[in-house]
Amino acid sequence: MRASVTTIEPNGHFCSDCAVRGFAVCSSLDPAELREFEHLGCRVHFATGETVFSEEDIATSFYNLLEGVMRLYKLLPDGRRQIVGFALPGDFLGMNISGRHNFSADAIGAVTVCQFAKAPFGRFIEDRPHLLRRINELAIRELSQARDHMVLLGRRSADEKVATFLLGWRERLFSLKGSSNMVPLPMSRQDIADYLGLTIETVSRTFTKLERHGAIEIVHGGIGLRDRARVEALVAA
Amino acid sequence: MRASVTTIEPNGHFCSDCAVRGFAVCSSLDPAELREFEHLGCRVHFATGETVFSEEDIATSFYNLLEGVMRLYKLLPDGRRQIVGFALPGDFLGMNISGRHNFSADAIGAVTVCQFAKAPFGRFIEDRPHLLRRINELAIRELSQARDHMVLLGRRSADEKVATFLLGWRERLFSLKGSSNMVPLPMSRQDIADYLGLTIETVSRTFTKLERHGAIEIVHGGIGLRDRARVEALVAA
DNA sequence: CGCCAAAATTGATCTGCGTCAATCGACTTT
DNA sequence: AAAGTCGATTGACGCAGATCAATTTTGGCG
Repeated sequence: MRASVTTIEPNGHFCSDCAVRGFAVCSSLDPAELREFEHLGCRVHFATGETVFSEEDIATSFYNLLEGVMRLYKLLPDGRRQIVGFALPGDFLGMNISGRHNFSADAIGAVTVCQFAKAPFGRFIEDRPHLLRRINELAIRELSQARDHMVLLGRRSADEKVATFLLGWRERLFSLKGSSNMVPLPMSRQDIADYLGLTIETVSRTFTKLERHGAIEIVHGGIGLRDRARVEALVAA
Repeated sequence: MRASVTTIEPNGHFCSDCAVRGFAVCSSLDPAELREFEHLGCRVHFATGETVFSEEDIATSFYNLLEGVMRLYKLLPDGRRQIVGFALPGDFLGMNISGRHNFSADAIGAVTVCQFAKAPFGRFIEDRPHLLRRINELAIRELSQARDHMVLLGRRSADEKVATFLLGWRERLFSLKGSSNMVPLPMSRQDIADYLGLTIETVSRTFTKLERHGAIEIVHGGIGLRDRARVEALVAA
């Protein structure tokens, strides 16, 4: 195992050359504001599998994901898990109204976040409505995604779920790394199952089936799209 | 059939004695603002089953539900329907980022909304960050509910779904009309099924089963809770 | 390289819920 | 009150996906 545990970088970074500068919350800030903003956040690293925050924890911070992928999930008392989303660089986490997080967040692979203490961040927003508007925009976009996912969970078959997930994930990665027929899947089969409301066995079998039909190719760490039309047909259905 | 179709009231109402004044978006406005706000909205009535707006429609208005219940839903191309929520008085509808609604909304029973044209409403918000903050708060609350619902759809059994729905719906009505062991269900069994990701038959059978076990009593237009502990046990499970 | 643990795949079987179909009951209309 | 309509309930049966149980593959490490 790598020796790395959660580490907090001793400062010394600049928002202006941040990788997510263009599309994260902070995209709404002008250069002057950015310089002030810089002092509010602090880069924190998390190793594979570490939990960034847990459901029901008092929410003391907001997080701007800079690098890596996170799984966002809720647990039922008996251990059943529903993954409510995967976070990618640029995603903003920690909004809530109850003062507590309403889901947990783990690192899938190594992760870097820009962490903001709640109070100073709140004060910074106070007189910057454009930042608030940006946050609102992100919340509304997430809400729309959440509703799409409800349709998937409630009304789609296993085949459709897996196909929809593959193309949706590809689409999200597209805006970050550009398009490709290779869809990297950093999360485990169990994660995919818990995202789609299926079991790990069904996910595995569905991938195998799609591969047998020539629609995809299962490669290490991801999926190759061989016949996108066929996968898209499942999504449209 | 009642002769009523969509009717637009010829003005003449006051925000100050609006039924949802205390808890809707407008709760963040002071009396002076309210008087200005009054001119932006316009009461519109919808009869049972009428569609207030449709998914993919250009969103030209926001809506503040004043009276009645609405179903909010998405359709798959082949007609499968997922109800993503029910709206009650005080709920604010129409937020979006794409410029289009991302779900459809029908009246369940007679409905009155306070309708705001997008542009003037947007201008009104512009220099009133507290209103924006209120809208953000509502969006975040909805997001949290959406995530809870994902858990239900993806990971719960039919019994748990129905029990969770009953108590959740009761809880929502509680803040409007106070608590009672009678839970009115203005929506059809089909609506409930489409909300829970089940079929109408399974919903019906589950109600019957709960009634046989003495947990509930099926009455016309609703459900009576006879053994709440038993229903709560299903939710906790 | 070989050993071990964890993840993924595959197979066999089971079951919860869907599907199909009939009946019932509550309203509306005449 | 009879007839027709629509929603809800009930029953019989089937199947998609869960469960249980082995393997197989992969990755880390001495």
